Amino acid sequence: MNNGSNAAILLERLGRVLHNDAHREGLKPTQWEALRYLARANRFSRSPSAVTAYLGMTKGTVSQTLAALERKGLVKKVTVPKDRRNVRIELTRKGKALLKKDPLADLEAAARKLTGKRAAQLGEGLHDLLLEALQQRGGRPFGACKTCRYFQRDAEDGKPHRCGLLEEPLSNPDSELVCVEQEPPD
Amino acid sequence: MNNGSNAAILLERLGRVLHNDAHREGLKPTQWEALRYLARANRFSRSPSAVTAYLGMTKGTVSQTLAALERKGLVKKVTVPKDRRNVRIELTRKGKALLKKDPLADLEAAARKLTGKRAAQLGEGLHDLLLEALQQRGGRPFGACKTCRYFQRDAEDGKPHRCGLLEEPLSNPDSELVCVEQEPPD
DNA sequence: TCCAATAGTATCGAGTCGAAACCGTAAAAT
DNA sequence: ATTTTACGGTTTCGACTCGATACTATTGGA
Repeated sequence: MNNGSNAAILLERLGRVLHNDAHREGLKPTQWEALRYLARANRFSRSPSAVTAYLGMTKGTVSQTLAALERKGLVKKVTVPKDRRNVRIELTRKGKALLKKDPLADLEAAARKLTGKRAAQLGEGLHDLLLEALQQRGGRPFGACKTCRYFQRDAEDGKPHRCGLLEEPLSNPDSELVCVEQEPPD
Repeated sequence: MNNGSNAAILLERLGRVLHNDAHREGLKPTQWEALRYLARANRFSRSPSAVTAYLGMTKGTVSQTLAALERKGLVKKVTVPKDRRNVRIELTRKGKALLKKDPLADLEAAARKLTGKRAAQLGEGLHDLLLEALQQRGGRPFGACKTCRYFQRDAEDGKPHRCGLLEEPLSNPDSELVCVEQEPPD
């Protein structure tokens, strides 16, 4: 009965509900997704290419979406001096304020109505399924920085944490956020 | 930890995966959704307005999507003689054949990799969440005809089943399919 | 007969989306 | 020190999405 085709159809419909909800505040679904991601991403991950990897689209499309967000004043692009090919994207005050009206909150409310046990099981199931799906497609998990195999919690106190992959210091806030490069430990 | 905001983000990402997958065979995600629905809907439910209710979009948008499917030869529109305002949509041979390449099958495969227990729990959780979300938004469940409160299993043998709401006979296949009008029993 | 409701279509403008071409910038190969 | 090559982004194109709005048949009443 519950053979996967079931879950797939439910997922498709839930996805449609989400998509339909995401036409509020003058934004499109994709724009909400990008804005949300940007708010959750650490400083290595607020770039067009990271958004591209997260959303799994082509860089051309993402470029347009980010341009739309910038036109609306929700986001600002800054070229990184270190490598002038790189662009870092920062949310403006307006962008942060708008996230308070995120339509995804409606689904969160619905999820909170499930009993604690049901909700926990749903979360675990979704988590496993997403990892499986991402693996099939060669996608990255985008987990929290501090759960990464390259994360080095401050050895000497007073000093910030470090990213062993990028060889960069990590502020406390950054280590709480998600990262393109994140890889779970073995 | 699993407080709903968790599930919402996972759902959003899974929805994106689905969306990205659905660009195969020259179709767009919405076109796949409509085609899939039409293949699962009984004869009362293969109309533009039923698709509109299912997808939760405006009728104008659905009209265009169906026109696109017809242009591609996957679907055919027939005006119903009984009420000439109504249009019934039927899948062509080509449309049915194309469904064998449904990109949603990839996610089904991923779901099948979950352990039986996990999969069952996921299915139940998604089911509950969808019903909750639909209720919030005033959407219809689109359950199987034969599970409807108006479904009358054949009283006299030899005769077909009946729909108590539309006062119409129901073939066996139709009663297995989903219906716009379906309402669960009390 | 006139009128309202119903089912669907047409048109518009902003945006999505992949594909492909294109530009700087930086790193590697010669 | 040049030339490649690779990388990170943007631009353009064409088909399509999508809500909003206006519009067209058809039908079922007053």
